[in-house]
Amino acid sequence: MPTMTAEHRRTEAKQAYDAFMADCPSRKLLDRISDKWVALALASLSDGPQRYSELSRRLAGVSQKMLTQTLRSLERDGLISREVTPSVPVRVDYELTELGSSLQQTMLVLKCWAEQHMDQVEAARATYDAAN
Amino acid sequence: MPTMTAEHRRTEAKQAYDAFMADCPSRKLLDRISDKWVALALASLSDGPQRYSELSRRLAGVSQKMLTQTLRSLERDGLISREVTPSVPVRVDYELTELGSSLQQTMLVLKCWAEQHMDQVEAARATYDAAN
DNA sequence: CTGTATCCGTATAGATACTG
DNA sequence: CAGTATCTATACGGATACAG
Repeated sequence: MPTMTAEHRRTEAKQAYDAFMADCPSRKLLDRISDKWVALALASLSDGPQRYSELSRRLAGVSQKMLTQTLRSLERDGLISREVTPSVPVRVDYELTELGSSLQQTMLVLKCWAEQHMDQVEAARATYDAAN
Repeated sequence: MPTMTAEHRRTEAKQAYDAFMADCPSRKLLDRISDKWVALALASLSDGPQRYSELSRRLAGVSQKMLTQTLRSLERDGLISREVTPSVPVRVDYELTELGSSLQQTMLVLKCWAEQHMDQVEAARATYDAAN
């Protein structure tokens, strides 16, 4: 006899977390991943493993502080892996984990949405600003 | 003869905007939509038109200021429409536009990702924190 | 090269009070 | 009901300097 019925499993899988709730952990997670630098870092890493300096170049305008902070956060959450090669000078490579890959796909869509709908948004803004 | 060749159209559609660039408008747009309250507001409105008070209840913990600010921003960007019914008391309904609908789908995936992978992320954090 | 540490101005978010 | 206005705290992000 199973320790958990099919109904139990369904219930757990269906509503274990709800980001609409203020104190649900997934609310904080949503806040974390809803981030410009997270979106761009994951988008960049979707092209394969990259070094710190490569990321720094591709994410134009990112400060060392924000890049490191973002990468640490992603590493801690298990979305990317960090591999240090103790050469001189040291070399560090970042790579998407399987978990990170699953998020990256959505984030890439988000980045592309912004790029593809920029015109429509700007038109909407012009209309709104003209009326108000 | 068309004023624009197929190749021209492809090129324009492909790289008119690039969020990796620091001063590209789409970078700012990405920053705007990468927001907890935007994700939750769009997710809520995916169930159909809703009043201000309904949104306020569903997005548990949101302050009046943040809710109004978020809704204004979404309205200005053409993602939602705002309809005022001048009754007493006044009634205001918000609804996704077609443009908003296209973004909502992605944002809903983001919210669901957070809810569905919370366990894996927490496990990763525990592992990371234990090692560091 | 890949960070860490610190300072500092600004933007942001929350709380509160008030209004049509 | 659906906001606006104001105040305040603090978190965020950028710049700079330094280190392994």
